[in-house]
Amino acid sequence: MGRGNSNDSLRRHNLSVILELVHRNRGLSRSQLTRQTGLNRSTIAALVAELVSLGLAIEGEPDSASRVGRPSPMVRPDPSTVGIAVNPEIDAVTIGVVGLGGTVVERVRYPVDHPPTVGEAVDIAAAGIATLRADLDPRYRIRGVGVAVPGLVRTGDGLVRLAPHLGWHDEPFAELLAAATGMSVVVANDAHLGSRAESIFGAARDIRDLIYLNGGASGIGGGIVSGGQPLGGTAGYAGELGHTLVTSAGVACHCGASGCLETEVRREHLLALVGLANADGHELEIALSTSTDPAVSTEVRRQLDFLGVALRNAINMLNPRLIVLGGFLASLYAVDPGHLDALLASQPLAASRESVTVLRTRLGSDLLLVGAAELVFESLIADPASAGPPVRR
Amino acid sequence: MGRGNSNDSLRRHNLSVILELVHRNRGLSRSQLTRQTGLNRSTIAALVAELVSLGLAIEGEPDSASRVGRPSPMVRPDPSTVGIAVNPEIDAVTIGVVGLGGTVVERVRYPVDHPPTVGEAVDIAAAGIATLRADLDPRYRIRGVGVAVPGLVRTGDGLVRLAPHLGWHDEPFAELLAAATGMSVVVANDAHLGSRAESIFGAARDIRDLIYLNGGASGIGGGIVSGGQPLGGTAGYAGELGHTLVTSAGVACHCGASGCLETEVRREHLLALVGLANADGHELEIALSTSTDPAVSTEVRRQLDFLGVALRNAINMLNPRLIVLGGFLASLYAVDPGHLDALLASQPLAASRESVTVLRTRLGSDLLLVGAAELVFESLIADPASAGPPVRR
DNA sequence: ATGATTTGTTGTTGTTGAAAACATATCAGG
DNA sequence: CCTGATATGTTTTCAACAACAACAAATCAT
Repeated sequence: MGRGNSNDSLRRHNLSVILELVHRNRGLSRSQLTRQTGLNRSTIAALVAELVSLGLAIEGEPDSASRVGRPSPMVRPDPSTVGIAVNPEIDAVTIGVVGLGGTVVERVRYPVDHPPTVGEAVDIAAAGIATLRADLDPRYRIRGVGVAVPGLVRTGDGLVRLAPHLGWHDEPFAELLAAATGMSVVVANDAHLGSRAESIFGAARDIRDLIYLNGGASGIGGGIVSGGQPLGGTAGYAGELGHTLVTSAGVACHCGASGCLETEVRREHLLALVGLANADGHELEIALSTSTDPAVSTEVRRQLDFLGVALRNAINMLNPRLIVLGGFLASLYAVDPGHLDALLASQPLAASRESVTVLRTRLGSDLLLVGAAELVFESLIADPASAGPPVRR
Repeated sequence: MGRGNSNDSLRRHNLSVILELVHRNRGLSRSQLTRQTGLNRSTIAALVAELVSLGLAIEGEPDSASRVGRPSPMVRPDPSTVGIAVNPEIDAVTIGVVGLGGTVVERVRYPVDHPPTVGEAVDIAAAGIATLRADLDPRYRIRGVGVAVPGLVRTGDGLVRLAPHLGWHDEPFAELLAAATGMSVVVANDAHLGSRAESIFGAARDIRDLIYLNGGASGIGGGIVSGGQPLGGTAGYAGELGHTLVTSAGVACHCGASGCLETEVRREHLLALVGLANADGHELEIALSTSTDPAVSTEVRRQLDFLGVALRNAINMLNPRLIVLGGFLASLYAVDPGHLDALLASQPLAASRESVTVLRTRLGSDLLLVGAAELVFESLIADPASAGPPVRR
């Protein structure tokens, strides 16, 4: 907002607030809505009716928990309203159908034997979406496509500035996929979307200031939520904590600097030490925690030390309430939580560190699909009334 | 906001938007207000009339710049609406009277021969404020007191958690000064307020994402504005860029870590090299830029290198549009701008660095008073109608 | 069964900003 | 200096929205 408001946009704002509450809580009773919004019962009734007629909400049976007074019907996200989530990665393109409220309805993974080029990724995504639309119950209404890309994405137009591990440079992914599917496409950085998903549905629910840090096969990505708002920066590139200096005696990084968090804290090093060539996150974590090799624990602590430095900087800079760790960073932490806790209890400024908690992600493998779909729902929530007409099928 | 809105709070919001525009621009014509808010002419007329009756705005002669059509009267901040700004420092307590629109009306500096204790600072401030109120034209209406403290301040209650160079620990400054003056008192970190002042009236006007970094006699403080909003974090401690790791081979810092920006980039080192014991910022800058001693330029570059590392981290994390440097950091930059520019053109991620500009502060010695007064005006702007009754005298 | 309590429903009302019509003040051009 | 064009202030009217009040409905407690 920020600008002046006509009388009519007041209703749109109120509609938006209600839809957001319903979305984030996956359903609230009408009486809860009156309490949380401060709006009048009759107003809530009218607004909910409008959401229902827009196909965005449904009213159902009152909550079974019996309380005094007339039971209040539950208002839930309309399950037929869905977004399509796409996540191109090094080894596969994953496509999902996600309902309002963040429930993953469908999920298909298309493996590839080499990192896909942009053209290949768009083709796979477009074909996968076409298949999904053909197979999907026609009652589902698709409201758009959200894409999580492991790289820097310009917010305005969805241009992928750099996806180092896919080898993409300045690729207009949003434009290409929109042309191929005929649907509106929004693209963002994967870690950024991970942080949003965790902040809405995961470990960071109701937390307004958090730092999310994910360790993937190829590097470390981050996302920041500050004051309840995702922090994007001027162009949307914010959150790159992987390129924080953690040691002056570090390895050169592809970014041009050296001693970055990403060059020192690496999944590969851990895999090599426990003698696994190609393990998933769970296997790696088991191997790390059951290993008796002192070299393993030394390396774990070495990497945690560097992670601690990066987090120290970030905590001093952002004063978050919560740190959410994903991928192998969560495993690192799980193997020796005390080590990182001790670092964070001593290194950052005393005032800032006392309110910080560290958790691991809670959304598991749905994380990026939920986050990508959020891109679709975001515009829906911002203006429920005049969001473009739903695509049937 | 964030919650539902009654019909009446719509008007309050519109009032707030208009007052903020008038404040930030120090006056706009009514026709400009209609364009910038999108509100109807008749609505603007009514809202401006209400602001005038609240003593927050005045209507004056149309802008002399002659254009076709009926001239539109200028709406300016009511000069009689003022806030009191207080800034306790190591060597003085400064008190100012600042008008809406950020104009410094009065300014008194009370030097002290030792860093003041909290009690002393409160006493000096209260006495100074009493004197000001006695001498001030009774038409001025004081709307509250804002304080800029060189330390970590908890936003909720104005508790000064730590002001290392004043030697304060967990001091309830806001509470004490409120009791001593009978006025509402809001306290915040000085660099945080510097960033807000520069972002509203200074070098960063109309910039929505910026990092402000100030080098003072005692250390380095920072403030962040992201998405147009000041970034405070959970408790308000955000922005401490002075404790970013810039070298693994660094000196121990009072914060518990070592190799912090603040331990490596020091005003004292520069003063010692140019042979000045106690120089103000201007003298230091002259000395640095006229010195022919190679040791001076070596040290300048060494410090700029470290500053570059901290800014690299911050740019990767926050993707700002602008870096604003104040204090001796501005001097460092002015002496050898090319050195820092080159670092910032190579170290951060390519996408993030291409949109960054570096500037020095523009508000000079009024910076902190304007920023502190902003704390007072903030609540006034948030709800112009029901902001507490003005204190006369 | 009866009262207390909470909430949905319906019809009415006050407030708000928009819209339209008119008045006013400038500029441009002869 | 007069006239038309243009932009804006002013006034009146109007539609929309949320609040409110009164009533109905559905549960719990006793």
